[in-house]
Amino acid sequence: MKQRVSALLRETLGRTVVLEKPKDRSFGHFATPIAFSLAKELRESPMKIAEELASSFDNHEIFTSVESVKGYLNFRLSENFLSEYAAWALENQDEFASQEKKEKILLEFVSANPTGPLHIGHARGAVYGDTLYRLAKHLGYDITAEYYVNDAGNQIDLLGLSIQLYGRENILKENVEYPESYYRGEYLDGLANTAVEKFGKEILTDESRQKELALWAKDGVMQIIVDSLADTNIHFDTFVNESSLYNDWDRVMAKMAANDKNAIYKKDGKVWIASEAKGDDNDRVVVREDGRPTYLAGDIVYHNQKFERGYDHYINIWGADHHGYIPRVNAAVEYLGYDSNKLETLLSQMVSLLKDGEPYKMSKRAGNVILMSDIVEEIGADALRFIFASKKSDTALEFDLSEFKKQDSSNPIFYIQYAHARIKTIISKSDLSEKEIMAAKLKNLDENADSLMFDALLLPEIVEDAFNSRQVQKLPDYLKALAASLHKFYYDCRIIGTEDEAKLLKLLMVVALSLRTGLSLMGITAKDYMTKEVDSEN
RNA sequence: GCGCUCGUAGCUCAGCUGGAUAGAGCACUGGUUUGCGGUACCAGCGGUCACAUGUUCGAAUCAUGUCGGGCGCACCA
Repeated sequence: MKQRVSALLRETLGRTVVLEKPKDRSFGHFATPIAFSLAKELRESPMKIAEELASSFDNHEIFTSVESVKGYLNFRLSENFLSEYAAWALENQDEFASQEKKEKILLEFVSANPTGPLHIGHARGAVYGDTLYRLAKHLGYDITAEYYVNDAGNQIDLLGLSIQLYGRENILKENVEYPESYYRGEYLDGLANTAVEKFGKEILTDESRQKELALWAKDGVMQIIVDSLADTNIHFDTFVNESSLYNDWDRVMAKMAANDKNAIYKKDGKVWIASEAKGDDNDRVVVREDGRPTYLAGDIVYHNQKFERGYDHYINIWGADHHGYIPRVNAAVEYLGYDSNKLETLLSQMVSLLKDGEPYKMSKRAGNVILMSDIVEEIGADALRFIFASKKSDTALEFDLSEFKKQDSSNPIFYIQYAHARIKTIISKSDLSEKEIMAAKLKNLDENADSLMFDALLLPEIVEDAFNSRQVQKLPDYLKALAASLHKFYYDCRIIGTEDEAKLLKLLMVVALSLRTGLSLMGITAKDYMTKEVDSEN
């Protein structure tokens, strides 16, 4: 819709203009301040220019009026245009707001270490990534959701040690002295017990079998992670194991050296990458003195593999605490001979918690983490998804745990679901058949109805904008606003039993379509009726 | 110290490719249809958009600086 208008303006005015939505609908559907910027070039007053421009739109069918007000150019779309678009949307529900972009995108997100369950901080990146994924799919992109499994290195050894410690204390009832770093948490219980069943009790005490234990256990942990993601309606297409990459290391190193003989060098018995020359603060070690590769080495091989697989664009979603890591990986990508502009790294900021007004420190190793699965159990996946998707992902978010447990109207997801349910209910109450409703013409609508229809038809722009700007919160913001328009309309305007019943119901069907489509892009299923909330348990 | 990032209503957050009177939810106060789900609607209260300077016809938005918060500055992942 906006594209249509935008294209038309470009044609008529011979230049690209900024199109915006006026704050006040009485100004029209779209507006542009173009006359202000032209004023300087033409040495004319903005108002005069706007008036002249307005008159050049006299004969366009898609506008009923084009007016100049105080230098702004305000456009009002014709009822014909809007109603035809609405009718098309209802008949082609699956295509509504969708597009046919062909680009291939690789989206890597979550990628939490397989050493413990996902906590609330991971949930934010997970929701953000999955929402982007759904938006991209809907826009027609060929997008792959990938999880990078860090199943190598110290942390895996630590996992083995942690299970042994847990088992010795809780199964063998030994007194255990805990070292400084190890993992804790309920999930170890299941792992330790299963390990004993599978390998016998010796697995807990034999230090030489720590690694074996860990390599077995990480698959169990991954299963826990994948399950909790699935409970939140998040799915991955591919998983790549860090451990599978290292045998490719020599070839990748040679590849970098072939592109730039200074890329890789040896110093102090270690192997370095000359990342400083590509914008990093320092050069970085990639192979330690004892021959073990660093984490960066794994990421270099991984990114090489990504680029060799051949996508048009790569998106990584990382926790904000990794932001210093971006220049290194970009440097490596360039040494590998690829365009680092194709690699876009988005940061998902920290979630800081308050508990009863006091900061609540989570530490994976202290075992006092708030798990994603706990929150899903408390408030449901829909509410979790909505809350996280509603916040701009690149700003730190703070919330009180007790607030988070609330399950009332302060949670906007209920507000939107209720709007959808209201529409479904009223349609089922009506004596009119769906056929009769669909046959109605969306003509001669009053100001409120016209405005509601316009709002509902904005979804396509929102979807595209939310994805292109990577600002997924634009979608929930829009849905909240649309739900508010619906509730207001519902309150103001009687529908059943009026002579406009068919046409108004058809209008509501358009609104429901937008709500449903928008929610599904957030991984939430629209409800046809609301069950009464039972609040007594809190 | 250096880098990144944020600072908007009592609270949680939108708005930031510069444009019309700075928005929403929560909280608080008051009100609402013999009409379809009151899980709704309306009104009120509440702001020096951290501060300063600059660019501009126009700045919450851009630039520079100051102050304050978060994160990072590993041969850990």
